Amino acid sequence: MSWEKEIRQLFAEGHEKFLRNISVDCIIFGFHENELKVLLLQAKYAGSWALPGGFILKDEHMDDAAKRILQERTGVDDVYMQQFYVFSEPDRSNKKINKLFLKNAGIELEESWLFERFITVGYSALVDFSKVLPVPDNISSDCKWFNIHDIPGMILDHRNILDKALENLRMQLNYHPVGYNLLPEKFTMPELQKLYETILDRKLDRRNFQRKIMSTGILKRLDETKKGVAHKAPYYYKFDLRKYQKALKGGMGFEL
Amino acid sequence: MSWEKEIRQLFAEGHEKFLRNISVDCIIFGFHENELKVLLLQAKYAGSWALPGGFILKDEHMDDAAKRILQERTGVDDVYMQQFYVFSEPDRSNKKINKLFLKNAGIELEESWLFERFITVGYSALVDFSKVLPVPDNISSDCKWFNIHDIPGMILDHRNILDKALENLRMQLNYHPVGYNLLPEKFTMPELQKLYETILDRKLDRRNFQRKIMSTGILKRLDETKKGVAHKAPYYYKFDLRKYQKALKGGMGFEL
DNA sequence: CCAAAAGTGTTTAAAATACACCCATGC
DNA sequence: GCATGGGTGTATTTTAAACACTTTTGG
Repeated sequence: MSWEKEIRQLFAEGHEKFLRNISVDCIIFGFHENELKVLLLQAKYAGSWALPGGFILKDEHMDDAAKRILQERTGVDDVYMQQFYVFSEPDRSNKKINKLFLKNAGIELEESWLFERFITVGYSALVDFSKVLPVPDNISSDCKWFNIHDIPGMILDHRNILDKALENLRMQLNYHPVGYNLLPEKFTMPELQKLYETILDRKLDRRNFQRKIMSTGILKRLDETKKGVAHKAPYYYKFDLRKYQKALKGGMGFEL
Repeated sequence: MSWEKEIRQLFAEGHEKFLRNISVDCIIFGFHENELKVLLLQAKYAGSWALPGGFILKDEHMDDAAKRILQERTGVDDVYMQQFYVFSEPDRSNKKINKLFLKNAGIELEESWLFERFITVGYSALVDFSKVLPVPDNISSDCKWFNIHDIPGMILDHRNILDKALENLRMQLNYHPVGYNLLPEKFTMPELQKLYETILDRKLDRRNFQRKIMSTGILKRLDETKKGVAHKAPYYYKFDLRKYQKALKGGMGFEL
């Protein structure tokens, strides 16, 4: 199907396929070169950026919708993802942006379910940066990572949603283990610490960090050390997946 | 307007007034005679019980919808209320219940937006039991308090929603002060402790509790003591509203 | 004056924090 | 061999938990 036809169908008949007035937006966090990143889409014609989002199929669990969106934008599957807040300002509507979009796309439509107000549920995900191949959706011209400290202008309240996701991530850090989806399979303790420091945006004590993390039991140290590195070679670690999953559910209650 | 006419209008034309596919359910907690209570509605004709819920006006913030519902069911205004989770099972639909309801009400309708699937946002509220006058809505036959340990059969996934609200309340207890909306203006320390014990469902040490609470600074002790009581008379306390509000926002991070 | 509940304080254990020392490696 | 980053251990402080004693009041 041609792009124009797809878009026309989405705008004209999407409400037969999706739930109305409700959407899902994903904050996809990644970690690369010691920096926390977020995956954003550039709205076609408009130029400003947006969170990867989408709609819920009439017979689909909202969690599955979020996972589907993540999968479509990144190719990544089966990661830790959770809703963190619902955004419901009465003026949350893409009417203007979508009308401009249709005009530029050469599509004429007077009415569309997409001109209505939407309530959106924010989902946050942590993904392995190296496994992601960013793919724009069909209303976007680009899809790429942004450093968390260098976020471009965003549509609607998306900046607000992003900030809330980050705040939530920092809170969660005390109760849930983090890293399994953000780091490669093998990693060193300094790398894990950098991740925590990046998310929390402050320095942590190297020795206390190691003790705290190891006391949770979610890590296993390998006999292998990192090669070809200046100074003393750090050990590699990997997550003990059983205990990691257990800690994800039950919480592990530690503070940093 | 007659009841039948109101109902017919809600079912036939409600979608012009409210957002579709999305609803709000309120878990209204109260505290009375040392027991934690929840306010429930009895679905007309069906007999089983339901959380007070409703829909979001097309131009209304979701938080305001929740407050409006609370106000309508209890007469209570201006209390602490917050969303805690979104429930989105694909089979969340009142189709059967609503069809039966219409049939019993003697109203004929083949189609209605209320037969569709709904995603619902759970809101929890803490209210002053003594100020509440429970009022059923127009699809319910009764509205009353239930002890948290004695919950009747509930429709759909409402029991699940209630459980999640309770879990959430217990979690929040460590970060947010509780009691301002649940207790009368003046109260004694043992009363406040009972409230905490009831919510957490376990005993707390009297002395450590007092120290911990007082260290947060959200309470002010009055010179007055409780009169006409056997044994030593306890002091009255009241909340320092400024510090209470501050702690509500900033969190106060204490464990019990 | 005694039982029962409330106020205040101390003692002990655990946990968070700060800090010191040694080890390995590339330059 | 020395600067740098990494591994391991210990002292200190802070906080939580357990426990004891005194005070007040009604019967």
